[in-house]
Amino acid sequence: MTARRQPPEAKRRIPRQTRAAETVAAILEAAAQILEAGGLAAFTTNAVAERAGVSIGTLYQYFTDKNAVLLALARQEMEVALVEVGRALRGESDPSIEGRVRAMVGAVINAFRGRQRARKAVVQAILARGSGIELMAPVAAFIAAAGAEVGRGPLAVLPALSREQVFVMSRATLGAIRAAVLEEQPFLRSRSFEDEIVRLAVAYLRAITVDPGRSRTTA
Amino acid sequence: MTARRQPPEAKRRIPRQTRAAETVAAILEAAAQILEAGGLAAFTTNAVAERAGVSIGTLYQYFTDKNAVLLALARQEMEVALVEVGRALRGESDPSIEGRVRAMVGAVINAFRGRQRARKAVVQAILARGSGIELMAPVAAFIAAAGAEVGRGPLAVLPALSREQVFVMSRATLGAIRAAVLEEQPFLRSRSFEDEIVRLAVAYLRAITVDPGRSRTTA
Amino acid sequence: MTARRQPPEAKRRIPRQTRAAETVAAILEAAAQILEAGGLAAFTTNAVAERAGVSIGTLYQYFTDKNAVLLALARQEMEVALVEVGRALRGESDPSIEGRVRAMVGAVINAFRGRQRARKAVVQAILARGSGIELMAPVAAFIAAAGAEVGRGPLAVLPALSREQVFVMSRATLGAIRAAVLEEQPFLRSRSFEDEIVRLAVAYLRAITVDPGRSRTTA
Amino acid sequence: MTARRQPPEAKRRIPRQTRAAETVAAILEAAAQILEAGGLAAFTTNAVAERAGVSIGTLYQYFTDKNAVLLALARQEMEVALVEVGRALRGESDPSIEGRVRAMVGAVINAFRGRQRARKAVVQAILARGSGIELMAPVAAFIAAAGAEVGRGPLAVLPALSREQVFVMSRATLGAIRAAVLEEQPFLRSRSFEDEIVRLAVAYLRAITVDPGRSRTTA
DNA sequence: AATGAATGAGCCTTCATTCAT
DNA sequence: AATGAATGAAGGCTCATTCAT
Repeated sequence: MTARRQPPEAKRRIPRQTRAAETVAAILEAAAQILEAGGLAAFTTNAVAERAGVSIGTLYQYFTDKNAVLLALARQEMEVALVEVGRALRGESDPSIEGRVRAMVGAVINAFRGRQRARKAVVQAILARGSGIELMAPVAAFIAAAGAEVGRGPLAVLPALSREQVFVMSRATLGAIRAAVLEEQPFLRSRSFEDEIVRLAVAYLRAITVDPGRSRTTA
Repeated sequence: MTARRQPPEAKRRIPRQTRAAETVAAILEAAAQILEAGGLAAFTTNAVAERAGVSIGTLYQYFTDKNAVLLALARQEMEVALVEVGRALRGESDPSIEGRVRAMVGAVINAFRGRQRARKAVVQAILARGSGIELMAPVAAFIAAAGAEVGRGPLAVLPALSREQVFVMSRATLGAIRAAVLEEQPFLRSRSFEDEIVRLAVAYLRAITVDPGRSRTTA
Repeated sequence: MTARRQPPEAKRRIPRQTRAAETVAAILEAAAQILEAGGLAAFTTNAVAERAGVSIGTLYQYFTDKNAVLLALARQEMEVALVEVGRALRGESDPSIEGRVRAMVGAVINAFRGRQRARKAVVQAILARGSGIELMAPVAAFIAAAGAEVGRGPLAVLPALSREQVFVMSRATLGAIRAAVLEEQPFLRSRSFEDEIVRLAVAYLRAITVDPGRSRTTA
Repeated sequence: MTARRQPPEAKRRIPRQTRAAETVAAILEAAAQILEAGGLAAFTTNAVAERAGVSIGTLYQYFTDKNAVLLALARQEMEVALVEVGRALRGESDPSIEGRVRAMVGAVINAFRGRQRARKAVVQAILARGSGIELMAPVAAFIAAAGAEVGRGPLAVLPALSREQVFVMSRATLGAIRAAVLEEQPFLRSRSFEDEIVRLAVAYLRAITVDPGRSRTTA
């Protein structure tokens, strides 16, 4: 693996950014593949670099350390998912409350599409690293923003949610899905599972609507 | 050299004597302390043995490997928690549905009492190891058994829960609590947080009662 | 933790560059020196790496494990010896039967020239590992091939040897030499010892010539 | 592997009582079994003690160290073999030279009867430990004594053997047999293999008888 | 005499990371 | 920018041996 020949003048026009972006993409793709194939145990920087077809040195040119790769991968996948969730919240397909909730749940369940092993591994890693908080931050912000937005739209019937309520609502839902992923439950992608998740969310929202009071009793 | 032993069937010593029992206890206590103080990163067999005041060899006399220590610790704590949960389910303090749910939630929130860091570390470790399933098994069994029992008692109004419903119910609740632990949310032990968890659980149970919708169970 | 890698198929780096080749050579040289100086007991990967002036990590970059170093050393020395033995068999110096046998014996006795301790250690290690068979394979193949060749040349007076005869012939000779090495007999390099080995081999060959007695070969 | 105790208090407990003798026997038997079943790798003092049904402490009451157990086992088996060889040499069954040689070879081949794996392991261990010399001493002595005896009996036709000749004669023969054991050759117990060993020994003896001269040229 | 819990030196191996080329 | 050989701290684990009971 000698340094890439740089045809004297040829590739000059291609912005460095592009090549760099490709390299990063290759590394993340390799990371996902390795995670999918061998789980966290097989996820070593050397392995990722090799699979990506770059040298270990190059990998470190773009990522400060091993964990950064993981985080970047998680972020990338999350972004995709968040776009979907946003669309769902805005009721672009089914504007009813249940319709939106269902679309949202579906978006989350199908995140990391086709790579349950990798998803599991990333989840584990994020949790194990204790970086869950960092990663959750954008999600929380998103939810908050979305919540505000929702409050103005057709879902305005909902009272503003307290900090604890937003937390419970989101974490309970995600927690159930995450558990299904980690435990590799066969019904993960089944309709009945989705139904129950939706039922949970809707029931909780309704309960809050009926009696929002308690939520103000923040300790 | 040192060819690997052939059958890994070799069991570890089972403490029969007083001294041995004390040693095991010391090791688990040391493990909890180290986890509490330095998290998973500080959790090395050498560190645990040293803190426990025994030699590394002794540790391996009682635990097959590093992970076994973690599992033992998790199991020990879980047993305590399960006893509490059982008591709650049986409605020993407040027999109303909400009373039971609340007692149960409280038991879980207060598990590993006084050692949130250790608890977090154990949770992370169990998840990272993918042994979550194994450890969840007894919990699941417990919940199932409890569910059956509940169905015969004063809570008989509840229809039998489908596999997905039991799963969603337990994982959503535990998921929210777990997230609060991992994210070190300040409101973890607050009344308002407990209120919301309870609200979630009760709302879900009521929704199921209204429409069991089990037709899709085996979807 | 650190779960074991899944497939142990991972090969070690194959030295392609000059520096790498030098490193490997340095490691093998260090291995021989350590073996020569302290025997098998002193032969630890750490010691070898240190003596070779490389880090332990580098050693593992080229050898899967400790034993691989030993095997590589054995192979390297054997190759040299086999070349000599081949030359002897072809009667390049003295074409008479006795001349060839004598040259062959001499080649074996002088293998690992100047490093009897290292030779002893390698022999012990190979035996202890039970890898003797593997290493013997090429030797056996060599002997077989040589035997065939001999049968066509001026030694054609010899009848084809049975499996047992080839075995007894080679192992008895090597066994006596090996014993002298292991027991550190003072007469190992003496003329009289060589004489006796030759006498043994020639006497046996003559006896076979007189009475091939192969009827029992497949007994 | 501590330094050997000196005469004064002797080594370890010398079994004077029946129970002690039984214990020692049990330990040696356990050692043989473990060796037979799992080879050298499984041969740990703890394993031997457990199999023998005694505590590790008791084992050390009778043997200075691990190696002592191995040596004792080897000695025990050798004694049995030597008795047989002695009988053979005295021509108790077939007084002809070939008859005696054959009986002797048979005795060696059948040593450690029924436990080829254990035998192999012991051989490997003895070799690896470099204790071969110690163990060979009694054999050498035996051979010398036997040689002298033979010289006076009906085998008196044989000239006195030189040091090298005795060595080559014994080691070549034993070497071939040992190789067959270590390589687990299927023909180990076959008649044709025995035939060839005998042929080798007899041919060598005859050659010496014809021209003993060279043997005096000891370097 | 026996027991067996305890010891701990030291081994092998991994892998994230660096840096000279 | 890329390369990849080299690094070495760190860690898991074994097992011969001791000694208080």
